[in-house]
Amino acid sequence: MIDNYLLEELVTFSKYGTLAATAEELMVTQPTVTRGMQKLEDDLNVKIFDRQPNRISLTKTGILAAKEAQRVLDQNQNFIDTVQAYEASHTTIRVGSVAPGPIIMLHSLDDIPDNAVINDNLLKQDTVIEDLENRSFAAILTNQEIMTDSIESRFIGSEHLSVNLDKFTYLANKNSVKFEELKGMSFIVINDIGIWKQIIQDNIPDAKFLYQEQYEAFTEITKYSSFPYFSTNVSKASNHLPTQNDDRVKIPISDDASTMDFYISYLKTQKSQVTQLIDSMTQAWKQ
Amino acid sequence: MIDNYLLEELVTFSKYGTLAATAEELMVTQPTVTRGMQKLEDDLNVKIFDRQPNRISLTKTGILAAKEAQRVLDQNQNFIDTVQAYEASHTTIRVGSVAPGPIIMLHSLDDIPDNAVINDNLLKQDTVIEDLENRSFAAILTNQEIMTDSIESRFIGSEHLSVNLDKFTYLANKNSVKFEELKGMSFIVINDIGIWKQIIQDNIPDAKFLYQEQYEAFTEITKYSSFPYFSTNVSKASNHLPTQNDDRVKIPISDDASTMDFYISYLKTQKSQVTQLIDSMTQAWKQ
DNA sequence: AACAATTACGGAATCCGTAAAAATT
DNA sequence: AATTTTTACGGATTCCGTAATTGTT
Repeated sequence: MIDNYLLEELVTFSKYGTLAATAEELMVTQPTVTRGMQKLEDDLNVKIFDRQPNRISLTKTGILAAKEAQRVLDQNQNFIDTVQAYEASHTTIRVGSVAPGPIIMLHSLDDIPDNAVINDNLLKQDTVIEDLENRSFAAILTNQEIMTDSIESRFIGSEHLSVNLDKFTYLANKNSVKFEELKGMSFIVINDIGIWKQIIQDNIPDAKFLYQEQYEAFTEITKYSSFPYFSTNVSKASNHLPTQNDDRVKIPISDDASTMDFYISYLKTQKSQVTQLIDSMTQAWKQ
Repeated sequence: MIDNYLLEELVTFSKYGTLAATAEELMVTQPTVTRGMQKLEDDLNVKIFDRQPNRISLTKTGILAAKEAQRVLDQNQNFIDTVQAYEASHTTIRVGSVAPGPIIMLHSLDDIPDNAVINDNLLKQDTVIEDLENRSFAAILTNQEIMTDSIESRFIGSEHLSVNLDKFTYLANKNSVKFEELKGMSFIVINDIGIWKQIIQDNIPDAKFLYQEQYEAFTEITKYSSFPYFSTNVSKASNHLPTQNDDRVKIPISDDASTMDFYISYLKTQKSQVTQLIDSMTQAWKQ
């Protein structure tokens, strides 16, 4: 058996032509590569290099060897990929979120990895790290990057908050509004909106929020009243919100606080189990 | 990249079922295999074993991994074989001999490796080791095994000496003769018969040997005289000896000295270059 | 009690980097 | 002078074996 690091040096050499360039590419020193190629020849017991004092090149056999070495490395990499992919598709992973947006997005995906189990109850922000480390969840959708020794995050997409106003109110003609302009109004709000709850309460002065536990109550009231309600670019995809017979106009809110970036956070050691999920979500969010 | 020794341990484990048996098969200790499989899981970042205090077994993913690991090892071995075979078939190897028999045998082969160059001038016995070590010859056919640090030998076959006697002499009716019985006779002998020259001179008392430099002279004289001459099971295959119009009878010589074992000797480091030649010769000598 | 797996620890082998040398362009 | 390869030496990492531990059959 020939060690992989020797094959890697050979393949790299065949691409770059000198031991010096090979060493630089592999981020080792020249003597390391010199010794490696000497050892490779010794292990194979075949002369694969023509050597001159300051020039070295592959023999015909060496060229063949480099080509074959690439196949061995490919096979090894394929081994890793195959085993990890098999494991990933046969391990159910629990996915949680601190906000409803990403959850709605998840449910709307056509290609959710079939091993993903989505938890619809929103998680509290301050237990995220704990939930990941004790493996309660394999991945959690968060509104902050988490970068610790064991956890990392990847950006998924942004959610933008809008307010849906009766089309006869004066604000309904604007291209965007500020939280400040909504001062003192009363809003119909779905109770379980996670992170957003705090944001609207903190940013709209003197407002009243008529929280509804049930979606049905929410839709009924919006339909037969003119209370404004909130939606986002993501929630719009949901069928929970009224779309027909709605006399309201959707106006984006322009404050910074109305835009929220979402990340998927997971244990570094579990990365291979969640890559498929990451890919699906980043892809879907773009649309 | 996953190190090959880990893959080898995995494949062996999947065959033998316990770490203990795996360790024994691979001629290492149990802790080595334990650590190896821990490292493999760690490198792959996939759980491939179910562990109990006293028992360990492969998960479904582990079974797949073992199967795939075998392919990686096969590919690696194939790499070695391919490179060595290519080198062997593109490197001319010089083949020498200390006796004519094996040379005649070599020339009669239909499938001499086409990279073999046969030297028809016989070599002296006492320079064989030197000739191999300074690479003057890649392989030499010898009548003795050579086993040094750098050289090894493989048995090829035996050559048996016979004497061809005029059918009217009284010895011609025997099934075999001894050297002693040939005492005082005169023989026609090809001059360049290597090792055999010494043997007939040493073993036949008071004999006269009429050495002939040229094959033509030898065949002419045998044809038009009744001098006995020597042949062997190997030389018979040669067209240098008369076969038609020969009034002589071939009688085997029964002394031990009339049987000579031949070996092919080569540098251990060159083994892969001469294996094809070895196979061809041992195969051919059987017939 | 016997067996299988694991952990702890010390030694051995391997691999790597720094420094220096040799030879070419 | 600058570049490339190679050798020599010392240090660091990795890998292994012995001995001891844990837990099961």
